[in-house]
Amino acid sequence: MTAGAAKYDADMPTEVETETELAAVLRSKGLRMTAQRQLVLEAVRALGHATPEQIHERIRGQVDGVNITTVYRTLDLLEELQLVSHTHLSHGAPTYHLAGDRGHAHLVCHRCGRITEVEPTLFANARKEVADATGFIMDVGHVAVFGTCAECLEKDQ
Amino acid sequence: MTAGAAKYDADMPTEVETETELAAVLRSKGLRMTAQRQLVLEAVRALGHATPEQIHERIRGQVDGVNITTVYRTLDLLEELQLVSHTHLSHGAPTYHLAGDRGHAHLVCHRCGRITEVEPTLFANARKEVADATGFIMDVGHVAVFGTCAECLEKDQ
DNA sequence: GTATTTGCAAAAGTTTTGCCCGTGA
DNA sequence: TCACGGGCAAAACTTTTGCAAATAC
Repeated sequence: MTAGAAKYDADMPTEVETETELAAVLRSKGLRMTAQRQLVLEAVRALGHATPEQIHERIRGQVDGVNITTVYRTLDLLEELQLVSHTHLSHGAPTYHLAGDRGHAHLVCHRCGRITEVEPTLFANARKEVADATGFIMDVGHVAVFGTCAECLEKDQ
Repeated sequence: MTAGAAKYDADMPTEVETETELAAVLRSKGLRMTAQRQLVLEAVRALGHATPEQIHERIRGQVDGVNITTVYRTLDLLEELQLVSHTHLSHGAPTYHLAGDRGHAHLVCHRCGRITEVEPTLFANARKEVADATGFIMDVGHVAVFGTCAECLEKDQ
């Protein structure tokens, strides 16, 4: 683990960086770096967006004996540290993703359940209009838009 | 309740109309009109958007002995009949609202949890852009946008 | 060494299911 | 009449909590 090698490339939030960041953030709060915390963060990154259940599943395939309780607790912690955040997609199951990952809004098809990711720039206009109208600042990486996807629309006709 | 007085004001989807519609839709499927079904639909309309729990709570204040199980089953049925639909706002709790009620998108503040309703016209642009880009048709009455409300932003600074 | 974390088990909360009786058409 | 619906109780899940043992620092 080559920690401390971050230097000045602040414009490149890579995988290595996230791991280093985890250690740094934890240490700055007097918290401890553990294998479980690394595994959960790594799983969130690898899966893109996933439920606690799915995260647990993935980790179980890697090492043995990480409890689901720990996954829940760790996700809460990572969210508090603003390393991950969660969205409620589809059927009440919360899905977690990297907090820095502002790369997508979620389109959830209520017919087939498929999740499509789109560039948040599509919502730039709406974001501005909403801000002007209400002062509410949309977190575009945390949008769940429901509707019907192209394929289901076709099937429908 | 003066039902049956609907006459010809078809441009006025009022409370009376919904009740009539319920009876009609049920009958057309060979299903039965019951007090419970009326009560649940009425509660959904009255509350705007509410969880099964809240709906049950309201009904309990009106009549006695309507079971929470029945509320769940009836909401499922009403959704199938396309009289109501549900959204997942905030913390995994599904909230139900009238299906015809396309009058609002939901802004959910992840700090204070408050839900602000805004005109869907604010998303007209995004809707078009998303449709053009992906073919996905946004259900604007079923949007949950997460972010930070004006008050919490102020408090933050 | 010691405070933080984890695992385990049990609790708590929410939603679903099975079964039998009540009721609407 | 008699199939549909509702109430009740219990099951099935998901998420949280308490506590003792393990572990990072």
